[in-house]
Amino acid sequence: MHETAELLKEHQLKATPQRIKIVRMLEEHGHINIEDLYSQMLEEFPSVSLATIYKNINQMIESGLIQEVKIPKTKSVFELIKEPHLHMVCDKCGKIEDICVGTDRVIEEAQKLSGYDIKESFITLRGTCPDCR
Amino acid sequence: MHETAELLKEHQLKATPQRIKIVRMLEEHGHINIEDLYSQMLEEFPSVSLATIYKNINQMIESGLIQEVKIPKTKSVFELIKEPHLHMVCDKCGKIEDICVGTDRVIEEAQKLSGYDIKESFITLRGTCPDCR
DNA sequence: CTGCAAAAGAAAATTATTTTCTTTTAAGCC
DNA sequence: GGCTTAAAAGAAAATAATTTTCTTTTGCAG
Repeated sequence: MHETAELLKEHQLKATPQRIKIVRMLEEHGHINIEDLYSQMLEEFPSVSLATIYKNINQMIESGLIQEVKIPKTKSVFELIKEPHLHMVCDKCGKIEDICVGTDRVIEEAQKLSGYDIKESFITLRGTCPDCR
Repeated sequence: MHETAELLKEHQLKATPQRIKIVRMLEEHGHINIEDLYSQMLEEFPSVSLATIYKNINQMIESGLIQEVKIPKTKSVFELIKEPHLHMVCDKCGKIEDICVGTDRVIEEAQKLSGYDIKESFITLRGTCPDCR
């Protein structure tokens, strides 16, 4: 039935209404920060606690369902984990977009130069989006 | 004389002993977080205030002398601004290294795909360094 | 339908960062 | 070199962000 509930259970998390709402918001917005998560949550669950948001976000991170995206000069946002991608941040409207572009070459090049065994990449590019130009 | 003092003055910042020490630490370590900055500062200036660290770091960021590097799953570090580069973070020892590798192609590719006018890039790669393998 | 481990909510505690206010000091000027 | 002053330092309080604790509620396995 509820596919969101299934997703939570696959990650060993009880499918509570609050958690389902969080996942739905992440699915809908792609990226969302704690503040927005909380204020949107309040609309549907007027007595939700901020501690619930934090606790759930942390559990979802631990379970590998979501990840935190730290953005220079701005608040962190959270997103469902999916295939590797990079983040475009618009310096005018603040919009964040995912771009699936081959980062393989940078990683390969960096691997060669540094001798590191690279496991994860976090790439954020800041600029002005087409709508704001 | 003091080249560090000159650097501060070029950025319209009074060359106080505390600021000189901060810049020296950044030059020496490359990357350093608030906590380490504070504890090392205490050795030389036993009565330094944490507020002084924060205020100076913020002023140095505003003046374009340094920048904050936000790292997934870890505390932010600060570094002197220099030519574009990427950050390698070792998941074993926590060491952070700069790599000057051509990120131009990712940026170009992303620019083409997204239509953004890209101004800055923040690239962090996580993996295991040669020493920890 | 029942029992219980886990989650929610409320409030307090902790940690991180900023602000305020008073004292001290770097640096331009004579 | 001493004087002036705007800016910085330091101390403490204030604010913001996040976590913890504790009690009540609830999802879900049996």
